[in-house]
Amino acid sequence: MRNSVLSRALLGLLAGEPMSGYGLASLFKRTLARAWPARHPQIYPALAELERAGLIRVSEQGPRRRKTYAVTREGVAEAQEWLRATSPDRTVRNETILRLFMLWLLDAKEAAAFFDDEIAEHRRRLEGFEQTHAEDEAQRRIHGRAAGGPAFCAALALEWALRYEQEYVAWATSARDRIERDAAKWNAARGRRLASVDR
Amino acid sequence: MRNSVLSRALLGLLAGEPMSGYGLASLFKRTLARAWPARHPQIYPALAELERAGLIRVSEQGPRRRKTYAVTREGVAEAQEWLRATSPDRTVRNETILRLFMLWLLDAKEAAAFFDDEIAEHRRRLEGFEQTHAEDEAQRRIHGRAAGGPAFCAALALEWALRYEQEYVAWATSARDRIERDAAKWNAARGRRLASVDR
DNA sequence: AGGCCCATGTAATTTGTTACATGATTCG
DNA sequence: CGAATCATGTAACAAATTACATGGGCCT
Repeated sequence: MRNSVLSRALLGLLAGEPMSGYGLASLFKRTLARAWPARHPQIYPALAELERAGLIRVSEQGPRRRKTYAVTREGVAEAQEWLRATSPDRTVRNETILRLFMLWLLDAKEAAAFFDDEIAEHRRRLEGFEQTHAEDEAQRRIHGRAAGGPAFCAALALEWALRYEQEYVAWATSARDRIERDAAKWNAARGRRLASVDR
Repeated sequence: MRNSVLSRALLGLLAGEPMSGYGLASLFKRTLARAWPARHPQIYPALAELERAGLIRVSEQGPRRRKTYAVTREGVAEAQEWLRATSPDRTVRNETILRLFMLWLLDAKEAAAFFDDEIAEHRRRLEGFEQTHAEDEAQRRIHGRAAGGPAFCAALALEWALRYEQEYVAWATSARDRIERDAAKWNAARGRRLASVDR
């Protein structure tokens, strides 16, 4: 199966609820983008392949050529087997941390501004997650929710997002404050290192 | 410039210390892999291009055809301008969280085992970072370290890694415990959802 | 002498993104 | 009737991984 991760993710999502390619693309855009970005030019060919393999089928045709897909029994088995038999690839790609390794190239003021941007952006994300969490809690109080099923798993992911953003903001704030406090030392160390360039 | 992120990262790392392509590849493998994985088939062509563009130069030739590269003044300026003028792409790709969204496909016992694996792996990482941190602290007590320069930035990244892994282990442990405690509910919700497949 | 790591490169393939292309339906 | 959004697809390009390929130098 070409592109194992994306294909299995599509199976898993369709197992939770039958959807069209467009619906899946919106789901990736709205909630999954923070875990696994995927856009329609990847999704549509992958769905076509899953259908050929008999792991999903068109369960309904709607207006505007919409095709709603549902997993088959084989599709569920495939997704489960993938979860059981393989470990996640735990590689992360974090451009901000990569940039941090070269942040000493900027002066203390610019470095503090870098962290200011990070703090602002991650506070914004945190607020968004807090709001979603509050809405979820309200829903839960009305309808209840079992400790299982797709919604419960989504709630666990949201908890992680909250913790992550809180911790990130705390770390970035602490780093920013130290850079500002020791600005003179920061600039001196920078000067020493830059002096040895191109000689 | 083809592949802006990797090329700028190479400039930044070479600004910190002149190195060979092999040295850069080892650095990515040892310490940068957790922020930005990159391997030699990407690194060597990128270095060749940076040299053609005059942003780095061969500062030394060693045994086994080793070429040590150093940044030029233009290379430093380019890296600084990139840091100043562009914002990091904050997209993350986390296969574990993606899998979490479909974890309800497994029964409570298997789901708890999934978290057990995560906890074990991230505890291992945490221990590694704690050891590096202890070594850094010992070095700092002997030699001191200014609040700036490449080593200080690496220490900030290490702090983030420590916080991240601590928070991750705490979250995963809490999630695992709740799944185990409410195993019956988990399995019931799973059964309900799976029952509607392929009809 | 043989094994291991140093050291550099290219080719083939896979994965992901951006741009191009088209048309239907709904809502104001 | 015009704009927005729904809906699906392909083409071209960029980025990243895996496999292939080669040889030098060090250590025992």
